[in-house]
Amino acid sequence: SVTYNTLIDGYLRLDNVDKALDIVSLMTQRSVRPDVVTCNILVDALCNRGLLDSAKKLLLEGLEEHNAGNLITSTILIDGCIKHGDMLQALDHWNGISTKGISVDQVVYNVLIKGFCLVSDMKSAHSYLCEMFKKGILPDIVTYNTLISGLLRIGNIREACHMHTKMSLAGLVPDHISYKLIIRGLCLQGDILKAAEHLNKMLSVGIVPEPPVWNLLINGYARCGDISGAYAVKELMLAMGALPNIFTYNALVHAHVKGGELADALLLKQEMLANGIPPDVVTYNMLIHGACKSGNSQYVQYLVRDMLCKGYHCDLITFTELMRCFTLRGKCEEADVLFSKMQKSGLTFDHVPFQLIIKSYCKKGKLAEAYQVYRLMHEMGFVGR
RNA sequence: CAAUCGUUUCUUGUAAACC
Repeated sequence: SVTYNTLIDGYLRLDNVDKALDIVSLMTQRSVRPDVVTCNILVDALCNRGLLDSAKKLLLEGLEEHNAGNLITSTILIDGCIKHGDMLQALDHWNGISTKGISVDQVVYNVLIKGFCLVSDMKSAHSYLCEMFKKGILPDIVTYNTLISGLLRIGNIREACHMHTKMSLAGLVPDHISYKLIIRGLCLQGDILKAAEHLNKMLSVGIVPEPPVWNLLINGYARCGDISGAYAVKELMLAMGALPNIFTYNALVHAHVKGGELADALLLKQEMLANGIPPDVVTYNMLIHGACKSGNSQYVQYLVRDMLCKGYHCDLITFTELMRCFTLRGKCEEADVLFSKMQKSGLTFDHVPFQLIIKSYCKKGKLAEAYQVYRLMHEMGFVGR
């Protein structure tokens, strides 16, 4: 049955459901009894496809055939509930296990802790961690990474860094995920110095960063307007054999737009074309931002035309940027025209355009118009103050 | 005796306001 299970799991991972089911029937034809593992594989596949109810049904049938589930079955179900956004039901299953006195492992705990993290209940997450220790179940890297991710999600970088060191103290070696999480948190926070420290630590223990990590760091420097810092990371990245992609280039463009000259950003645009990585909407949005910042509205127009020529479409941010160009120069009416255009375009909306228009009307003393937009914002379901 | 099943990464980028 091990062979059959391996095949079934393999096909399901490739999303080849028919083939997988073929193997199941082949199994029964040759009177090989599907076992718990078979059951787990199927239940997991159903949960991953959002078919929680079918999974439970399958389990009930399985139980009738004396296939009692094991801890892994329960873990899969609990995780399925969590993915479904139903933490209460997940806890129901968990209580079922605990009351039966089944011995548990760190993986179920990891799943539960993840569940609490996803609903930002870090207090419960932490008390489950304590419970692990009490039961003599040692947390592993996944436990710590889950907690770090949860803490970062609620913006608690301090505690996340704490966890990171705590993990080392517990004798666990932070892996590439631990580093990626912490570097991401620090970069988004604007603490590029600490992020760079972690990069060095990561390199010193021989972990090779994935391209996204390099790009995170370059963007970290870009946010601070530190162009040379950004380029230093890019050079290091190249030296370590990673190739720049569109994200890398955009991060560098970001750095120039934020802390340097538009001209340099435009040079980069040429370099992108030469290297076969054409600028995308995000690149154009940033360039538009730069042109607008330097007061070059002619060039803003040119960029928009250039972008449309290349077959790209304006997205929400393009429109917002263009509106911002108008409002910065006090042209409320033009901004408002663009605003209506945007509404007709069927793009998904955001609160930012409303804020721009309202602020711009207010500055001009046109309170009636501002109020009208404010009301519209409410009608469309954007809560404002 | 061993081998098959479960958990961590919004995988990386651009705009607003507050200040």
